[in-house]
Amino acid sequence: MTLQTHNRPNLVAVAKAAGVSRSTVSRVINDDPNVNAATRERVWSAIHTLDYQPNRVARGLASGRTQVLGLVIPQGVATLFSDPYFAILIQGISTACSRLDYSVMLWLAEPDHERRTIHQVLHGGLIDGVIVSSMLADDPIIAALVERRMPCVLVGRHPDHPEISTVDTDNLSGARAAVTHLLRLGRRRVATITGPQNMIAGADRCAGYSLALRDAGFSADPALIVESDFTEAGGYRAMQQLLPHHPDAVFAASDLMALGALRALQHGGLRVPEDVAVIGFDDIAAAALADPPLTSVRQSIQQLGHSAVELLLTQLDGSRITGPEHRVFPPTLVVRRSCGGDPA
Amino acid sequence: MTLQTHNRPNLVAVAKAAGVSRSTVSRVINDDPNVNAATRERVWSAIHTLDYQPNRVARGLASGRTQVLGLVIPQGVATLFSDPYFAILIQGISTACSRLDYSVMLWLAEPDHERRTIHQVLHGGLIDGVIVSSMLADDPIIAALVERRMPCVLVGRHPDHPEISTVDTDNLSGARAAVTHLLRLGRRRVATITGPQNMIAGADRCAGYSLALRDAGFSADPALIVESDFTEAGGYRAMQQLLPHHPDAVFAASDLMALGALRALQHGGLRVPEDVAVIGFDDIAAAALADPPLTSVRQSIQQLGHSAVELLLTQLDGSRITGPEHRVFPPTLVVRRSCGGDPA
DNA sequence: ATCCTCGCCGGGAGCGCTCCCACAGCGTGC
DNA sequence: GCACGCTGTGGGAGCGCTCCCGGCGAGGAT
Repeated sequence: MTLQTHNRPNLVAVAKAAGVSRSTVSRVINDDPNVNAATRERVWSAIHTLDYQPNRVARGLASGRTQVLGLVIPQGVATLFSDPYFAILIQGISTACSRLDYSVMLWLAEPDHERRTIHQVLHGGLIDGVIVSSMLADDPIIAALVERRMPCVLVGRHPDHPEISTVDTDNLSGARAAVTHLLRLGRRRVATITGPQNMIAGADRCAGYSLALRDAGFSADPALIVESDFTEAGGYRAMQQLLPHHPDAVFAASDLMALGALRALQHGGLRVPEDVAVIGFDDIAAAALADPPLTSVRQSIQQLGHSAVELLLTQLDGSRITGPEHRVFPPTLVVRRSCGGDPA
Repeated sequence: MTLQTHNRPNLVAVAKAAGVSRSTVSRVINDDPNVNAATRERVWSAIHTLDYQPNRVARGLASGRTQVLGLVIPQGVATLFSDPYFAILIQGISTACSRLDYSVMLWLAEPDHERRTIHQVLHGGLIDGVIVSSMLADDPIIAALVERRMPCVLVGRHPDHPEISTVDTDNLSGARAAVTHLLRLGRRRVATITGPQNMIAGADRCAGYSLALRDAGFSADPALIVESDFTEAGGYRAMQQLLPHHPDAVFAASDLMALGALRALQHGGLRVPEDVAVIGFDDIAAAALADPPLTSVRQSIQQLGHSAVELLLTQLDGSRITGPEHRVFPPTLVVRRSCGGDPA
């Protein structure tokens, strides 16, 4: 029946060994102050000699919380898995969780399974809350979560749902700073390779590009804006599309796309940064290693993950009812050779 | 108390609605054949109108299995997260699980938390079994799992533990094929950049290199073997170390290292493949996009993940007691420009 | 008619905890 | 003296399921 447990000790066993009731053992485990110091000592030693480990499933059933968080990465986004973004995010969330004695359950929501998945996530009672890393503007999963009152936090802001807590990088400012930097260096035909415009981050970074141009008194040339898909191959294609319009600088909304653009420029016989300056976004490890090293807008994905966990847990705390919180982290421009100028 | 559930219906509610006992509802949910077709129908309709979803925690407590698998990626390896390997593995395992109605719980075992983590994994009762993606030869977690009789499957073979089921790529053959290919093309000073030799895969790929040389009647020159760490930067450094010894070919034990080697070669003013041929391992997406496109040994990481889940579930099945199984998948050499010759 | 089987169903017990209430014992204040 | 608190402890009830046992009626074998 029970598959793995070969008669693991339970609360009662510990209680018997320590000569107390199971309530007292439970109190000790849960750090209830109302336990005599000597008793507490006895219980702990019984716990250790028996190598007792509380059963988290039973605890979950009795208390209504499982100390497990869900991490949902919706379909479509999961296909972008070549992007280190998700790996780092998962890492950040996972380490934050284990530090706080929570576990993380992963759902890569597939197209066909998505509906069933949502149901399980919501009603299975397996998880206390959920972190959703969707950047799709119209993602149905978010509405479903709200409706079911499942505590959740979004990674990446979402304009339609101000009532949900979010953590996000200030994509707009980051993009704006990058483009402004290019303009200051004297570039006049600054192009951009955007992410999908149905992703919030994609749209925000594009908006930052436009704002920077407006700030400097330029108007955007539609021919210099190409939408792509956050992948290297997509960046390559987009750059090829841009070449006939002779940009002297390109801001790519992700490093992967910037690397693709570099490749296209090299194939086209153009020098970076002499002929075309390039700036990416994310500052992934590969950016510094590119040839030439890629200037990029750095965001701390780890920090995003940590914050998301933190926000979710305060929400679960329940002792204080807090409204939604929206944490926005400013990215920083990391200047390297690819944008020209003088990388002091 | 219960945080999220706003009076979700339970078994009893469904039973009442359908005019049967909770046992019957349970039987219906668990596809027990001993239920009258008409009754079954009534129960299902009650389930749907009430939007009932079985509580997986309660089910787990009562039945002793939670339908949750653990995925453990030990520390040290987690720092290699820039390698797409783990992202793809996670994806493969996750999709296989959700197809089979299992969930996956992620543990990135950190150094300091590792001991506690092991305990939780083993005794928490939260998971039915665990997939361990450790390639460290001396990983203590494996011994711990065996000792506790936790059902588990390793991704990557482990010489010391034949009693545990494993899935693995035939690293030795893959490496051997790559190096043999280089030798057939007339290269005579074939170097290798190995992975850490305390990782099984690293050692196996190195052994494959040596075997290929021996097959062809050459003896390995120690100066042409440099140990590295599976990263791009590591590959770069290793290649710089190799340059003074004038290799005319390099087999790198991972694509990331091969890309690093490419970069070092370019910086050193050497042409690929004219001066030095290069072959990598894994065939990650970036391999095909490299300049020149990288010949690589392709392994299907997705397939590894799927198989791991499959093996673990048959182990959990319990209806038939099966011995350990070791599935080895042959990799294939994907020939591109970086190794020279004629990529037909 | 009796026995046994078999499909179908209900209810008790229990999984291992948490939570609440009860209660003993002691001290404090009037 | 009694009322009241406060600390420390025990036990009942219950979380929402699964599993097992037992029972009921229908049908075939004897």
